[in-house]
Amino acid sequence: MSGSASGLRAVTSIEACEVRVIDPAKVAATRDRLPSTWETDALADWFKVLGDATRARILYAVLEAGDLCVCDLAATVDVPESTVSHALRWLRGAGVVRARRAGKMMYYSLDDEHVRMLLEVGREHLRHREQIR
Amino acid sequence: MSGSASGLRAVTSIEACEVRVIDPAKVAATRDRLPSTWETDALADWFKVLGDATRARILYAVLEAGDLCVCDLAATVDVPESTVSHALRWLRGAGVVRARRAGKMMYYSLDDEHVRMLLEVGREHLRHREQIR
DNA sequence: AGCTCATCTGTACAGTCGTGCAGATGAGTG
DNA sequence: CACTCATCTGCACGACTGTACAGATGAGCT
Repeated sequence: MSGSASGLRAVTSIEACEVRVIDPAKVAATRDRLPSTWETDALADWFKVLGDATRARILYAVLEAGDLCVCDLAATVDVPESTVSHALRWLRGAGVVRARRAGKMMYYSLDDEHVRMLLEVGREHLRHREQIR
Repeated sequence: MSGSASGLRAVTSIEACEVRVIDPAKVAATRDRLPSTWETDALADWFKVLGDATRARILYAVLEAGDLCVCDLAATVDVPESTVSHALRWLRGAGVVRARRAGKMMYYSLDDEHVRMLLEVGREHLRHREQIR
């Protein structure tokens, strides 16, 4: 499926910017199947949610506990409550956690099944890495 | 499984730092099941790989094409080759892509099945989000 | 050897991100 | 109403990150 890999170089026909290309057909085919720019931007922002140790710990905590208020969350992940609150704002904005009010307390839980998958794949990845060493 | 949710507050027995806790039993249980600090750090770093639009585009490109040299990659994701090269160093360091030399060119391909899963879950997530709107 | 070309790297700059403090909000309770 | 307490937020600082330019590296070719 890779097509002609001859030594000739070309220039992208689309777009004004001149970029050298080895296999124009493959590039064109891949560009077609590639998510759009705004889609990859959205995906990167979504993945970024997990790309911080504090947020990751918080997510694993709510994954395990199911339900946790802010101060218990702070005690669990061992971080000041203010930091937890900031992180939760991020997570809420990204639609990853759901907040439930109970009296004075706010209980947070996971609200994204795909993120749950990501967390589990991550854990599996870690186990896999440890086995190799 | 959540146990007593009475209004009393306590202080973490472990660690010197004083943190208010509502449900000490739940906190202790969750802490036990939580990945260690260095594990969550490693996981966050791993997820961070996907948390950048350029890297995400590169990964989706090699996922689709299977195999791509740097200049074709640059043309596919539409960024300067230097930027691609920098991003690839990241990805190589994280063990996410594999480099294969072919003459003057370097061909990059995905080298982490779990990352492949993440990319696919991401795509599915996007479709799911679009359905809702 | 010298030349070309694909890729890599050092450096510097701009922008973003995470964090903690101090104060604001808002729900319960008397 | 006033008071307490859990949580949220504005602000500012320090650290990190992505990017582009220019130059270095190294493989192939004559």
